[in-house]
Amino acid sequence: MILSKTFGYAIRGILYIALVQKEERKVQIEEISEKLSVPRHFLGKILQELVRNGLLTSVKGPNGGFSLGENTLSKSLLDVYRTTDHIEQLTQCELRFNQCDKIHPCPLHDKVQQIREEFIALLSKTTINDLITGTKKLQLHNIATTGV
Amino acid sequence: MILSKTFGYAIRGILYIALVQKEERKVQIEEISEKLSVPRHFLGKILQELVRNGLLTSVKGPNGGFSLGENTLSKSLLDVYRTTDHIEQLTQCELRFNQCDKIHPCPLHDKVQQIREEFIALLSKTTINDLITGTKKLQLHNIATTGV
DNA sequence: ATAATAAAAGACATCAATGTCTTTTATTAT
DNA sequence: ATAATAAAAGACATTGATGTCTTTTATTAT
Repeated sequence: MILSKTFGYAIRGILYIALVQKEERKVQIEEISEKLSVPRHFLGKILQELVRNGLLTSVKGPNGGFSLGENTLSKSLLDVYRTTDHIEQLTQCELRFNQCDKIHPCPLHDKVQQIREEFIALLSKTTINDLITGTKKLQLHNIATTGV
Repeated sequence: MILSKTFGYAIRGILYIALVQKEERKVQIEEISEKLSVPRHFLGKILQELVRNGLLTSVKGPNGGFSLGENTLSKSLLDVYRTTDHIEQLTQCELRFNQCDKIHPCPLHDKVQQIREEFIALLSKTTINDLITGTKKLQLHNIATTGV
């Protein structure tokens, strides 16, 4: 797997909020973590980061919780990746050669680079909304955790 | 990065042995780890595993060390991957959805699957020898570690 | 103002990948 | 046979990702 567990939690958290947020209600971390079987406090920190990065909104206190707006739906998976992972990791030499770039490529560089660019392009052009309105309608039960 | 540090060490270890083994001499772990700046005992364990999996030969005692034959040169990167990593990880759902396969795909499944297959094909069809006899001649100094 | 509620924050725990150190085993040269 | 050498093996350490628990802060309803 290329993407971290943290990233997976972030995406599923966002999707959960988006899916249940038909009415303008806020969703609490307790509910999200239970429904998705994601560790509550760990998820809490991930959502905090998403709030800091403007992907979610949160309100403390009674009737508080997390919510998201239209702008979040148009964010890309790469935007999420930037808050959960280290973006440089997407572009480092797979063989970890000392020097590996276009001028001094490792023997795998060109081939890997092409695949890498496809993957980054996928993350970059796929939005949260794309995940929701994909070919098959996304259901709540689909976004439960796999435990891996 | 998709590939583990362990995998990178394994590849560079194999390449080092292949490159200096013009004459039939055996190469010692001490020399390999120093020249590649790879932790000695950690590399030792990795090479041990490669020996167990038939990718290298080792001899204990004076004048002992590691060596490899023609058969190793024709092994694929996927063969190396199998000794250093968990092969299932190459095919697990990137979003870690509960259920994600051809019948019940996560919203990213098809696109990811395609890229995944390209990557596995690359590992599968690239041999050790391909790395050595690539477009640019592989030099010893190229395979030092990057420290990442 | 006070109490209740929910996120934020911080300290600590666990686990897998990575790394180090010491002891054991096999081989070779004398 | 003995000593020297080098890999193998095993125990332990470190680190980053992941996970848990407790305390703090902000908000709301009363």
